Order: sequence, then structure tokens, then C-alpha cells
Amino acid sequence: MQVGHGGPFAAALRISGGSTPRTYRGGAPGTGTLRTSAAWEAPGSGRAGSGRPSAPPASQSRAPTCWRAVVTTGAEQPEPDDRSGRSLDALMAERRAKRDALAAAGVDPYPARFDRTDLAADLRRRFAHLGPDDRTGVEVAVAGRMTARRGHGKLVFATLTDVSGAVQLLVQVADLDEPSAAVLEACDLGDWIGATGEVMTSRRGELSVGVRTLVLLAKAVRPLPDKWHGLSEADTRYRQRELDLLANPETRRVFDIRFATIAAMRQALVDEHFVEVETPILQAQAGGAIARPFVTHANTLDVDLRLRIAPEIYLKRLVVGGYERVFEVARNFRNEGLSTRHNPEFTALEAYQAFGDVETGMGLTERLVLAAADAATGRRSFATRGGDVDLTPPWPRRELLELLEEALGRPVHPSQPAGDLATLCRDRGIEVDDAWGAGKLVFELYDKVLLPTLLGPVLVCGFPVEVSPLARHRAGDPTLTERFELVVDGREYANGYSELNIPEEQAERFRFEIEAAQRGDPEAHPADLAFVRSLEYGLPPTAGIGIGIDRLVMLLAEVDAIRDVILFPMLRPEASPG
RNA sequence: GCGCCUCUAGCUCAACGGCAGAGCAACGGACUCUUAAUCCGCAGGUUCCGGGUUCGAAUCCCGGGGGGCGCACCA
Repeated sequence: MQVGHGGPFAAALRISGGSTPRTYRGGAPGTGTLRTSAAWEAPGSGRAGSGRPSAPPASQSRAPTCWRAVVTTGAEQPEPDDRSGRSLDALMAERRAKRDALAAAGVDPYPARFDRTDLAADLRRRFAHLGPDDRTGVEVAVAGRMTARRGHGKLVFATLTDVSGAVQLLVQVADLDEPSAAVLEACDLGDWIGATGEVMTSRRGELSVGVRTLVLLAKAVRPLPDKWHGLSEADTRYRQRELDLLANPETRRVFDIRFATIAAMRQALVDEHFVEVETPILQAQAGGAIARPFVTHANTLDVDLRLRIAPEIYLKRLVVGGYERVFEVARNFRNEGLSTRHNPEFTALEAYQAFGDVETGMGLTERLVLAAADAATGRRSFATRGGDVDLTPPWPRRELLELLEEALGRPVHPSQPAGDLATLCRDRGIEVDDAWGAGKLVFELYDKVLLPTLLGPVLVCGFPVEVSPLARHRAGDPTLTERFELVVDGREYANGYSELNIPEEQAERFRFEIEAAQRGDPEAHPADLAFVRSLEYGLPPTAGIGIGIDRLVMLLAEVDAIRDVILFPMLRPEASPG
């Protein structure tokens, strides 16, 4: 995998809020203003008379005035109540007590910054040549979470994990100054720590920082998942993704691929002189796709608004405005099913290129997906449920109607009587609606019969005009459009077409949709008169594409669930976090 | 929405009608070259919630809740 970290971080990456002054509600920082003991007491600290020490503190979200104030008021804090059936409380109380003991000894347990000099991965690269029991004389400062600890009496090994990877700390207790020794004593697995010392190797040859000073940067007062088994329960992994990320390297790998994918596609588009734009998410009318929208309300205007289901309409209006190449990495919202492959909010990349057509769009799609695969994984072959998929270009381009004929054993065409096609659908076990026209029926045959059998990658071209209200019709066949879909493993990954830019024809298409809606078709595209007006100013011939980012990442990361590629997937709200 | 599965210590998992257990983490101790460190000791439980059956329920039944997987809708 080539999702390297470290390079961009090379030198003086600093953690901490740095120059941003912290303003705590309720008092100036550092003044020592005493809040009452209610300020920030530990749950389970046995508040007198409360009887239910595990109740979450009502004021938890309020930051303390200052650390020392809390320590002094909380002198009685660490006693872990009666210990009956309160083991999490006890574990947390122990960790808080260690933190407080440090504070009492004059060590700030929440220092404002730490100046790191090197990342673990950089050290590994730089000192890869060292043999066992070597010394370098090079002093470094490293920081991260302590993820393992192996004590040997006066000698302690610890594993420090930062954004780039892990490096070992080798601590000879005798070499530490007093504050550092106190930190070593007080720190637990999961704590953020910083260490300074000499780069060296152990007798076994493990690259280490021979620690001279050790500081606590932030205490993990809540115990972390098992260092070996990690976190497995899906519910917890999705609800507390941060925990999943810090406990499960595989999760990190998947999201590295996701963000490298998006970055690579952005870069490829910028290299081709596309401009990244932002269009409204709150819209009076959600268009550009067929889907049920979420509805919300704007108080000031006293109007209901919809969350966008696709950015398409606005992006084309920008092309009218003279942005000849635009794209948006768009979060779309569809008030529909939740499944292994569907999250109500998902990410799509849409790009529009003036003076191009459907061929232009297919080429662009191919380049973008390739750029993503190369940058995020360095591979072009991926395992899917249907088998291994090889993304090496050029991808086959096939006519939808030809493929359908092969699959069905007889030719079909949207000019045929709808009744015949409906019968064909029913023969194949497809439920049909009497209101559907021939084009929709052909599309259903494609969607239900053909699509699942295509491993791909394949660019399927020529979709019925009836299911493509925004696409240009094909010259010589007004029942079809210049539209393609990219199919991989029986699923649609991308969709694009020569944009319909004839205002009267677009208006006519919308009228057809209105009629469909009046017939009770819930899938009709809403008519967008502002868009027609925009086309009347002139949309140049334009290629448009949309790529489903979540699905693409699923392919590249070889995972089966969309929830595994969305950091915080939609879940039922948690009843009472804690 | 329907069907199937699942929920036990902070984490990972046993126990499947008969005393709720282990590993990791924690806690006390030993240890100057480990890397899932090791060793000795100790502690930790509303078995998701509510009801029922039973001499006895984590276990069986009913209801509820969270989650997962299929199906349906969809990208």
C-alpha cells in the first residue's frame, strides 16, 4: 500500500493548540479561580449524598477554569466509591488519580504544546541502517500514544504510536529526572506522551529513543480496547469511530485509502484545469437525480427546503456562467434505505467539461478512477464478490441494447410496444408498473437482468431517454441518449452523458416528468424552470460525469460495507452516551 | 418494512437449564534488552431491558431496545 505518511510531515510538525489562546468559560486561564467542586468531578467519585455516583456529571461539557483549581477542589476525588459493580468507574478513577497525583507533584498533566522533531516513520527511514546495540548521538523529540509497555524493573520498554507509525521508547529509570520518573509511573496505555532522547537501538536491534525526558500530554482517563484484539463490535466501531481508528489498524488503512482516493481525483481534475466549486446543499427543489429528499425549514424565509440529492443542476448553471470546467466533491442526501451499500448521506464527485461529449466523459472517468487506484493502493486488480476486477485501461465500451440482446436472446428497443416489454419483464420475474413506458422497461431489464452479471469494468452506453431526463438524445435515435454507466462487479460506479443543452427540449422533458408525476409516479424528476431559463442563455456542448466515491473506495479497499468507508455512518441516535 | 442472527468484566471471548470463567488491560510484587515480554499474587459482573416457565435461567419462552446480515427501495 502506498498511502505513505510522514513525507508531508517531515520536520517541525507541532501538536497542541499552539498559538491559539484557550478561553475557558467561567474564568480567565491561569488565574487560579476556584470553581466549586461541581466544576468537573469524576463520575463515580462518590459525591456525598448523591447515592448514584455513576451518574454523568451535568457539567461535563464545561471546561474547568484551570487545572489546578480542579485538583485542589478535587482532593477527595480519586476514591472509587464502594466498588460494588462499578469496575469501569474504578478503572477510570485510578487513571484520574494518577493524573491528579502528577498535578499535585507540580507536573502539568495538560501542557499546552509539545515541540516534536520527528515522526516514527521518519526515524525508521533515517536510521534503517543501524545494527543492534547502536548509538547515534542524535537527540530527537517524539510524541504519540503509548500503545504498549513492557517493564523490566529498572528498564522499561514502551511503544509510542504516532500518525506515521510506531517507535520504541527505551527508558532506563535511573536516567530520568524527577518529573519524568513521575510521568513514567503515572502513565497508562493510551495516554498521549512526548519523549526526548537519543536515537539508538536495543540489543535486539529494535530502533528506540533512549528516553531522557518524558512528559504526559493528555491522559486517557477511559481505558482503551485490548491492544491485541482491538475493537470488534460493529456498533461501537461505528458510533465511536475514533476508538475504532486508534484500536484497529485495518480501519486506519481503509480510511487512508478513502482520503488518498479523493485527494488523487481532486489533483487529477485540477491538473486538467477543472475548478473546484461549491453549490447549495439547501435547495428549494432537489433535482439532478431521482430520490426522496430530506426536508428542512429555513426560519428566516419561512420556507421548507430540501437537502440536495445531486449537485448536477447547479454545476451546469456554472458552465453557463463561463466556468468551462467545474467539479464538486458533493455530499448528497437521500431519504431512502439504509443498507450495506446505502448510507443516507454519501459522497459523489461530479465534473462538467465544456465542449466535450459522452466520449469525453468516459475518458475522464477512466483517468480519474485510475489516478485514485494508483495513488491510494498502487494496484489495479481488486477482489470483489464476483471475482477479481482489473482496472487497467482501456475499459470495454458496450452498447446497452447489444448487451441486453445477448443476455435475453432477442433484441429489445425502447421503440417497441410497452406491453411486449412488460411481458418480457414479468417473464423474468420483474415487477412492472402499468404506467411505465418502453424506455423504463428496457432500463429495468438492464438493471435487473444484465447489470448483476457484469463483472467489468465496462462502460455501458446508450440509455433510454425516458430514464435520462437531463441527457442529450442520440443523433439518429430519439429514444436513446448519449449516456454511459461504469459497471464493476454488478454495480453502477459512475454515470455520465452529453448534457442536454437545448432549452426547449429540456422543458419538454420536464413536462413529461410532470405528467409522470401526475400519473402518480413518485420517481418523476421535478421540473426546474430556473434551470431551463439558464439553458436559454446557452450551455455549450458539455460532458458531465458523476462518480460514487463511497463505492469506489469500497472497491479499492476491498470492503463489503459502505459503513466501513464512511467515518461516521448514520445510526440510530445513542440513547445515553457514556 | 419483513426474515434470520447477535448483545456476558474496560476490551476479546468461554460457559448454552445446575457455584459466571479465561486472556489482555487494571491493582500489589519480582525482573536492565523486551517487542502480544515473562513470573507470582489480587481484584473486577444489573450476563442489553422488562415479564414468564422452572426447585433453579446468561442459557428456554414472550415483549421491548441496540447492532449485524439477507430481501425490498436505491447510488
